[in-house]
Amino acid sequence: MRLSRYFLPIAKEAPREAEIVSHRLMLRAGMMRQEGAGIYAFLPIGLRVLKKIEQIVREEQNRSGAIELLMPTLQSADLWRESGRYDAYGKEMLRIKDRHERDMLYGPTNEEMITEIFRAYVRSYKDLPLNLYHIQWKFRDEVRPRFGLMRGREFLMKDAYSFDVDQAGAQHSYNKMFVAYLRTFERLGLKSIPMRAESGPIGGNLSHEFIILASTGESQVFCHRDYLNMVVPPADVNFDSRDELQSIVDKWTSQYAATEDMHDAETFAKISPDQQVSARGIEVGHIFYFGTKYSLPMKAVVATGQGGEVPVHMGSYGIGPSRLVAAIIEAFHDDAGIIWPEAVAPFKVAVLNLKQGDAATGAACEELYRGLSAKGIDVLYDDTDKGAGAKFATADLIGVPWQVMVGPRGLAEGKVEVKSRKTGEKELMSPAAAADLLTR
RNA sequence: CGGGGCGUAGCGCAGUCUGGUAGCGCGACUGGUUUGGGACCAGUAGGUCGCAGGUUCGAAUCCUGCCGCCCCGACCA
Repeated sequence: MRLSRYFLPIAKEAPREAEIVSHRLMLRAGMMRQEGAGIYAFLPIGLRVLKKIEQIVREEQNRSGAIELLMPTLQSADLWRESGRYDAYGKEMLRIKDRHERDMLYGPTNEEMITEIFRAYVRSYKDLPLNLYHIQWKFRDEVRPRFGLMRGREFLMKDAYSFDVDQAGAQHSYNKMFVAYLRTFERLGLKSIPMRAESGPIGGNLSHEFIILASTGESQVFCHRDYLNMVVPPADVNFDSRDELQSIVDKWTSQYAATEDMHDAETFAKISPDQQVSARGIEVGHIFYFGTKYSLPMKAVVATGQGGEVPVHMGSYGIGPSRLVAAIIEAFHDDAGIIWPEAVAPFKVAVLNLKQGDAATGAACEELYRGLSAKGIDVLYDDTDKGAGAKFATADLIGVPWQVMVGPRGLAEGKVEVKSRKTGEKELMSPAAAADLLTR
């Protein structure tokens, strides 16, 4: 992408209303724009990051055996009356009437609808286990939206729903998501820690929150230091093996880990002090097993094979990709701006033309830009007529992992300078070597 | 919903107390000089001062009502 022809409205100063660092940086880097309290438009580079996160989430869901579909944002109130949640959900649910005065709502979650879809087609235990998910916008009319994307009212959520014939099966489904989540956050460059959680209004009795540590996190968390060094399951983990998954989950739940809501100071105190971690954390995922809470009232039943039918055991599993955009920034930034993990960076490489208008410099930039682009690398070519300093500042602000600085001074010796945003290290090398390095 | 704060140019702010021609910086635009860490000079454009009503010869400024946004708390991916 040529910056001169792109849409990247960066700013030196952030709007006053933005206080936390991710919110400020997202606004300054031209990733998004506020359109109302807790409601944001994604601008081009914000959307790029969101899509990359979404894709990693999708790949790991698929790997675990979950199947993607897409449900609508608008739902009928009748479904929610069946489960009893239409009245129970309260003011957080945005209620709408259509032109025929029918009660509708903008979905805050999709247990009812997925259960309705499930029961319409699935009749037999032979079709289980089944895990269906979608990645769709949700609306929760929070009393107090805040912190930009961290707690918006409209947000993107990956929500998966598992269906099993019995509790043992449901536990396995739960474990699949548990492992998929560990892998997902790892791929996003984050170290996540599963913590026992209350199951809240969704209901149920087995639940974990996945927390990442960040000094600006919303809640206080406590855990054993071991979690910082645990190795995440590899891509070839056998999701069909109950024993294998159970042992992974057992390992990841063996040590103390709790958010302040569930914190037990006495138990925590028994951990040797040098192994105690007390930090701030951000919730980036939440998984629940809730049994027959919805299948019972909504009559989602399957034949057992022994001549009867039973309500299915369900679980639901959420990740907020839009929140993750902010959470990743909270975890990775410095005074100059964002430091994206490569997996989610809007561009992998920025080519900076340090002397716009100089024929040789321009030609060298063009060659690099075209060469890298042809190899499928996301390149942002800063061909604007701003000064070199402004180009550095822009590249740093938007957090591109690699900056290639091309100017007459280096070219005189046949070299360009490659800088890592993460380490700040710079290295002089030939354009060909740079292209090589960045294509790896 | 309780408590606090803020709405003046795209962004950051001053001006409001004490009513009298709406300003500054950044950004944008034009021309020129520049170009290795947010360049310089000269010039230009850009405003229903959140909205409505009131007081007044005169309101960004005083009064009343409303709207929007942010922060702290209870709730949450």
